[in-house]
Amino acid sequence: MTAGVPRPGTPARGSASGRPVMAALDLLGRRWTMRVLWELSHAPAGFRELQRRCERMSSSVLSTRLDELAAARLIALHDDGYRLTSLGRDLVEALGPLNAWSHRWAEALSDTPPGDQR
Amino acid sequence: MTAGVPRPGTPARGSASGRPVMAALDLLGRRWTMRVLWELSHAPAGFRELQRRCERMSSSVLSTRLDELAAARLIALHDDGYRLTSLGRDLVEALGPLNAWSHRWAEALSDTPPGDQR
DNA sequence: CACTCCTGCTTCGATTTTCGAACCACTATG
DNA sequence: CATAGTGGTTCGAAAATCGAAGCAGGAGTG
Repeated sequence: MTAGVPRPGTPARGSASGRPVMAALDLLGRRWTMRVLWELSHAPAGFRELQRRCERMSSSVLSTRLDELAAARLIALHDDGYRLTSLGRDLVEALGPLNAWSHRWAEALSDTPPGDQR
Repeated sequence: MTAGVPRPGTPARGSASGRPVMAALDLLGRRWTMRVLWELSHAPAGFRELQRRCERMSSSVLSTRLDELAAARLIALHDDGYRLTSLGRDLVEALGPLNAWSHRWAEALSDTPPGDQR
């Protein structure tokens, strides 16, 4: 069932427009997708190693995600395992500020404990 | 059911580490989450309007997502509807490069039809 | 007053996605 | 031969999502 891999120009889940950013949000909004990209950005990895790095995520979902990411041309399987393509590296780079943000977020939430509001 | 809202320091789905970026990937990796942030970044919106903007996404999930995003301090309900907090605006800004990337992605995929590689 | 229309949700059964242990096929090493 | 590693697939169970319907409240109209 290789149906419904998001691609720009293809209507995304929840967006009939086919706008590229909607396809991207659809693809990235699936469980484990960003995590897999994140892990591969640190080092290429084979199937089993990737699974171990992602706290032993379900192999069936990993298989599905790898198929989707490969279909989206973000990763490719080489001799030494899965690698980000140049398009994939580009995406991870675009996602880079997210890491910095997450630390600001952590700080903001710890400064003001869960309860009141700005 | 206020269980399992991702927060930095709290073990995320698929990451016991509690590292901020993992909590962020968990939160953002839930269906519709990024889309809701995306829509609210354009203009504040009430519940029903938000639902309409997101191709009539399921109201139950919208309700859940709004709770999660509010718990994460990324949005807050005002008189004129839901609004991004400063933390939320910061996140959307960090996600900004994603939009530019998605267009490069779209171009790359249309240049080279699904089949071969780099 | 009643009636209509909007709002922000909640409820709940149906559908889809994810989970995870088991399993298959293959290669290598002892 | 056994044992261990690889890249996966299979399939029943659990969890997440869907979506139509409903509820409560507020505003406007006649």
